[in-house]
Amino acid sequence: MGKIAEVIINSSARQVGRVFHYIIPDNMMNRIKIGQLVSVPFGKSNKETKGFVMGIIENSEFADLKSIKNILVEESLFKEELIELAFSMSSKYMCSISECLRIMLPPLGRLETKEVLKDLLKYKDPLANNDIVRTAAFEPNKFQKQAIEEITALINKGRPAEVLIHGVTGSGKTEVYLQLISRALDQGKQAIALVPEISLTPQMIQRFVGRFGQEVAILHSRLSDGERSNQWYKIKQGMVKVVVGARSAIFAPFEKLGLIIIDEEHEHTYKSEKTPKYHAREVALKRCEFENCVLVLGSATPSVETYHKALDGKIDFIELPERANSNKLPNVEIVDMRRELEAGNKSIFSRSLYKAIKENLEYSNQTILFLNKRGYSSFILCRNCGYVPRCRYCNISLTYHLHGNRLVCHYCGYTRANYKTCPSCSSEYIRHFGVGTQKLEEEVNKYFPDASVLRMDLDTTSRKNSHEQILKKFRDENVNILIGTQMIAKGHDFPNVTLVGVISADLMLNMEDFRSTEKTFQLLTQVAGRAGRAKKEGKVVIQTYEVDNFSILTAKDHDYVKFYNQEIILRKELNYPPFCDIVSVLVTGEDEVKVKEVSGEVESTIRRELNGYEDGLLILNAVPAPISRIKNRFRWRIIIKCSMNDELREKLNVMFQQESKRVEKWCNIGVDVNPLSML
DNA sequence: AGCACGCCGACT
DNA sequence: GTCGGCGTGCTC
Repeated sequence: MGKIAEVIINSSARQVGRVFHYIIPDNMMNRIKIGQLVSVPFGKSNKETKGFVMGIIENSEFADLKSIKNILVEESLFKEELIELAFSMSSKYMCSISECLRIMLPPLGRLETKEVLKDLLKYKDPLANNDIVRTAAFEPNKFQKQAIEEITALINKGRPAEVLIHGVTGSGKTEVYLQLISRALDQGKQAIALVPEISLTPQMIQRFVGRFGQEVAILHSRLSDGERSNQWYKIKQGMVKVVVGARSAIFAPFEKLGLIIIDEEHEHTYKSEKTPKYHAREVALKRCEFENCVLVLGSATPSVETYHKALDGKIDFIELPERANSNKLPNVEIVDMRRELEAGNKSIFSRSLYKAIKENLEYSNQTILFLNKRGYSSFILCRNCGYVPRCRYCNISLTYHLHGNRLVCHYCGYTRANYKTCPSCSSEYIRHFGVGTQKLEEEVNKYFPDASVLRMDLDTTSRKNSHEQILKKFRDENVNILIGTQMIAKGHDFPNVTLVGVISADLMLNMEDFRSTEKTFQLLTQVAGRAGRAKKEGKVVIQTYEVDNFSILTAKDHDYVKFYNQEIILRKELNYPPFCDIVSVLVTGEDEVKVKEVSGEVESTIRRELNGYEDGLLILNAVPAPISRIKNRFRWRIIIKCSMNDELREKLNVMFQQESKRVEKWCNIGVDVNPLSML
């Protein structure tokens, strides 16, 4: 009796997202390995299909088994811990196993054709033309030293562990990471460091490469497929020991992983927007469990969820309360914009900010102006009839862009010429309102005609490396003013910046999301951290209409703990995470009537299936999503608040599978477990 | 996702 | 009679 292989078919269809049994032919018996890519006959027509070998067993309860046709890649692509991780993700995020397996790999084609090996021999190394300057470790201060010793002890123990490092801006977290990685390498283990994509700057890369040289692989979103495959293979072969990368680097195929670091752990970029909608922090924790390694989370403004766990004693907690360079935190001033209007100041600069910029220009110090809104203005409005132009495919207002005098939808990219007269009432009094970065640039030029100005937002950074070029120019040429959206908020060190102006804190506060206060606090703290990084003292001016909001007040005092203590009360009262899990069920389709009808049916099914299930379960009515239409598809949503466990997860998985199948002709059902954005 | 099976309307 | 519409259900 020949042995039998458990195979996962390479298809995203939920229906086939389970193990299928195949006979291992005699001639393959001693070649078959767990984690291999094979081809198998599948379905009525025995179509040759790719599949992953997940296990090898003696017997099967199924009759009439078919045989494996071919081994496509001889080498195992997954070690067992990663297979285990894929299964757990598939269940947690309610998606197919093959989708979870595939995000762990570079494109399959290149692996099959062994392109990777050829590339390796050429050593197409993206770091090759960097002049590597090796740097030695710094002498840590007493807090850094304590953190390093404590966590090293955990690494040496070789048991799963999770640690939060809450370190104020400039407390030297990166140095702690670097020394911890060194310790892990000393133990013969490997390490993964995740950073938000936006912080994956040349400076950041230099620090890692400077310390670990050729032993580092860098994974970022701008790698080509070939480069990605190449890096993956180098990691797999043990040619590198450290990976620095964005979200998906969490799947780096190391043999003996000892340490995972997640810098800026509160960042929302760690949550994938695409299926599988995983959160790298949660996946990292699971991976640590399976591989007995240590997870280190670092942030100056930890997510409410993580800090709550730390206070509860569920994870280890280390504080770095001092700035490593002993610079003072900047002085923050809040300006009430209502008073400005009362005083007859209709410009977008408060008197205070204007004065501060003027002074900064006199002393040749640099200024950063932060505005979390790109484009020229927020929206267009007819003053005569109140008409607001909206996207014809998404139900959101169009944004005016100075370039080309066009209206642009920031969700789908739809663009059209600006209106000369109101399409509704033909009035000529159709004007733009609100301020975006483009308009801000214009105002800066008007009020400070002698200042040199740079703007950095999605519209000025679309070309490769434009990011770095703008920042380099700002630093090296001592440009007076940098205008930007949230992409300027983090990771950059500008010794000559002494003033940060937040043009409007209200934009962030008024998002339709229970996390908007948290996001506001984090962003304000981050931008404030850009002021006074070196010897010079910094100043921050925050303009707002909501001067009493606690996230603004606590950001002014750099007081995370005070912010947390107020926020956690609200979360508890309103039963939001970390006190519950949220499952967002999104029904989308082109036929509005059908979408509404189906979402009602799905809601009924959920209520019926979960009837009498547990206390604390709350199923909200199906309603149109805050953005009720995107790319011509209508969107309705059902929110389930619950306390997730294996039984409930299984029940929901089965239910969504059946419902998706039932309605697939008219609608798509998308599930997001613990979404970060409720739009 | 595919693909086959199967049960009703309009055609040489 | 039978060609082909797409609802339903299965894939080791």
